[in-house]
Amino acid sequence: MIEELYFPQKIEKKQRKFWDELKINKTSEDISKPKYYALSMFPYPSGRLHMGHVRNYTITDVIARFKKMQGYNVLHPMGWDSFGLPAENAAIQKGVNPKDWTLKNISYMKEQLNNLGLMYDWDREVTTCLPDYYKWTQYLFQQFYKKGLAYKSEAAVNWCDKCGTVLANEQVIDGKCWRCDNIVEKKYLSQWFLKITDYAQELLDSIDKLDGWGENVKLMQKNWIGKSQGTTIDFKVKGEKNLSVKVYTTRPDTVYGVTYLVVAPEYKDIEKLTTEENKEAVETYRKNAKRLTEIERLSTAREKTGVKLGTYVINPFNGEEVPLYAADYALVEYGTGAVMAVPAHDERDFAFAKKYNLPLKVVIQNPENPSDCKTEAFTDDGILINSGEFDGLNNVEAKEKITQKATKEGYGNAQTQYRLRDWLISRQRYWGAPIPVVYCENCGIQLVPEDQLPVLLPEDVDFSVVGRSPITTSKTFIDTTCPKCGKKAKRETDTMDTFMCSSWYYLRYCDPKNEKKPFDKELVDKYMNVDQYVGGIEHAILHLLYSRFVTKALRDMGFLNSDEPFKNLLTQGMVLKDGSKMSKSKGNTVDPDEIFENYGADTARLFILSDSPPQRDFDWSDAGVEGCYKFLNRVWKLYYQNQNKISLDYKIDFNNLSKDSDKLVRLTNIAIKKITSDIEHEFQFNTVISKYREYVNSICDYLNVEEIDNNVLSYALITLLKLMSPVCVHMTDELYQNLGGKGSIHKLEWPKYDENLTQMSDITLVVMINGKLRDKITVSSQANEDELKNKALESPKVKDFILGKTIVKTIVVPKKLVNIVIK
RNA sequence: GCCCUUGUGGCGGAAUCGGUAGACGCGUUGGACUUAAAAUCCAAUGGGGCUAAUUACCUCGUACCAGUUCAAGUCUGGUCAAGGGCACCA
Repeated sequence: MIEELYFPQKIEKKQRKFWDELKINKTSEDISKPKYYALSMFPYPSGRLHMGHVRNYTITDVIARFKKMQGYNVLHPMGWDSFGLPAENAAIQKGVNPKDWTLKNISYMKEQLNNLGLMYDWDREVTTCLPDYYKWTQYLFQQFYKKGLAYKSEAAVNWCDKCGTVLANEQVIDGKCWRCDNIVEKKYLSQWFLKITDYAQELLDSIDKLDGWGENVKLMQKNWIGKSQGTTIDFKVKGEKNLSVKVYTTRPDTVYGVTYLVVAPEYKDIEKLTTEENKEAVETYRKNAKRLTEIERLSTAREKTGVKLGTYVINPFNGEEVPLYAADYALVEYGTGAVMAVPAHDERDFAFAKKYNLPLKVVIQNPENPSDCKTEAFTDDGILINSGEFDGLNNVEAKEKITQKATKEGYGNAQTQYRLRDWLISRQRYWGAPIPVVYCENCGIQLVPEDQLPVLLPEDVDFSVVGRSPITTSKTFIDTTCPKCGKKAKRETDTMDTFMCSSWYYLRYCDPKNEKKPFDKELVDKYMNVDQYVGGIEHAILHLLYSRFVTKALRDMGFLNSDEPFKNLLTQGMVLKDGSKMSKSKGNTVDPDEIFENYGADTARLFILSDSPPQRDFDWSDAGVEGCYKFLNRVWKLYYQNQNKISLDYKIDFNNLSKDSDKLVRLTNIAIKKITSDIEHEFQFNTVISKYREYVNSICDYLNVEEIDNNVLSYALITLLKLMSPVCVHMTDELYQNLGGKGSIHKLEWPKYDENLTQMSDITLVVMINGKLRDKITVSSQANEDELKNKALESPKVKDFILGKTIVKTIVVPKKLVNIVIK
């Protein structure tokens, strides 16, 4: 029996308990079925779910359930990206242990996820902050080290003072810390890096193979890798035998226009290149440059500054002597740290030359519109002049010829440059996976032996220290012995960037309990790649680039066969309220718990998918939630009122149906087709849900016809339940069981449609005259072109219009329209 | 500055191939039911015009300007606006 009132608070709990008993969320090991790996980006356990989580996980859940009904063996796991600074801050502010704080949050959020009715196989849960996981993060770090892909090096690194740690380049947004918006400074420190640059070319090349990724994300990654083709050229220092300055340029075609050279203030040979009388000025300039923050330094609006070094270099192409400058518009970490300056053909050089009254030499010209470059640089393509043997060549050709000459004569080379830098993974924080190395006075850097992993986080730490990592306060952690010589050694106190933990978790889900290795190759090869990955656009570079790198590196170490981790990527839009992003500071958040309590999870799921396509931003409205709740009540009532007419064993004689019944059968097939294809193509859940509503309207219309066929009604209502079951998971199962269904609706097959029935028997024919709509007439869908044309001409309205005119031609689009062109 | 994306009613958004613009919903207005309200149900809802009024009909309309076509929200060229990414990367 179906009860009169829809009461989600009661039925949702009941259904979830039922599913637990049936174990329907467990990943099937049935190898006869094709696999489908559906994955949401796992959350940081900050305390409670927010609506962004709800949207993300509902999208993936509906996909997983849909695929399961289509007969796939679905892997749909969940876990926790649980290392990170907020836990440590909570420890500092509230005096709680980061581990306790994190685990408490996990347990609360896990309950919330369950309340949302998500189909997770919790047997595969991974928690990155627990030793059974971070043991393998450490192990993988060691594999990278052994392979030469992890190294320690002194470098200028990004430092966030507020977080008290260094950051990777990818974590600096507009010169600010990605987490706290604090302005990032440069520091010289010895840190651990992963050699992502070794994979720059492959990471770039295989972007084009990622058909299931949005163009915007692919482009962002391409820009981030930032490949450029150029040439290096050696400029010998005048009067010095063994000293030269090597520049990198993408415009070798302008080399005859060089009037000075610029090196970065941090350039390695700068002291050797400075004459005695300029020493003091150069030193002052370098000190000032160091003081600038990244933001100030990178501001293109800032006036260019520099200082003369006093020495001269010789242009190998024409023997000209040009002066050498230090200027902070040259970057030490890109190219060679030195630039040849061509003020006539580069805007930056032009601005600098104007300021310091440096000469300018035009070497490229547009013959049709020659410019003397007195007011601005000419940066377009053109023909070479004043360039010796290369005069008259177009500059694109000249690039190649000039590079060839430099190579032949031994003072230059073609070179490829990337903007991508190596991934800095050291963090001066406590709550992360300790980097598993020790430093021995005799033996230097030593890996902690594998059988001693994991290197556990110490518990005896003082979180109140300022200016250093809390881990350094441990009395038991730091001092140890060298695994090689047995003498005294010190442990590394830095922990790993949490992005390291999250760059391989999707592999661990394939084999989450393995105690002998991070994962079994066979199992990973069985489930990988992730068929559908769903998450926020904010990870377009960070997490997605790191994961791609880690997958490729592990492939080369023989851990797996995949080239790419994520076959299809859906980047969902933000959840907004009143036009701006939900945030605590704005006070426009909506707590999922409240929605579950007042309306139930099915309403929340329905609403979060209903109004916008998943890729776009979604504006939360209380009225919209209310509307979805009303719709569910309406559906409930439909089943309540007709329960006596519904039978699960309906039989339909398709050849012998009344007109109305035939219509409903056709509308049912149309609904199945439309909903199936909207889910399959781009996951357009908003149109799926509008089709639910339209289809419900059609069924209600049928209930008003004279002769209701209970078999046809049953067919329609059971089909509706199945179509809605991936979204409204609790309600559909409750109704199904109350109608006498055995087991759970979620074990049923996805409904199929008959192509012949996806079209109405009568269609509306649009009649146009000169492209304007003039009449609509109902015709049989079987009518041929001539019949359509004749019907159109018979229309009284059409007759009025064509009276006294000549018909020039008639266009007939079968099953759609007739357009009559008259004069 | 360079690159990308997006511009459709009061709002969210529909509209496989160029073929009825505004599906579906929110909101609003009117009505039914009710002592009243809520809930529910019914109807109307892009602008303008015509009409005493209804049915009907005409006309304009998918950021703007042009073009291709029997036919353009959709294709081409240009302009503008918003959002995003990159940015002294030589």
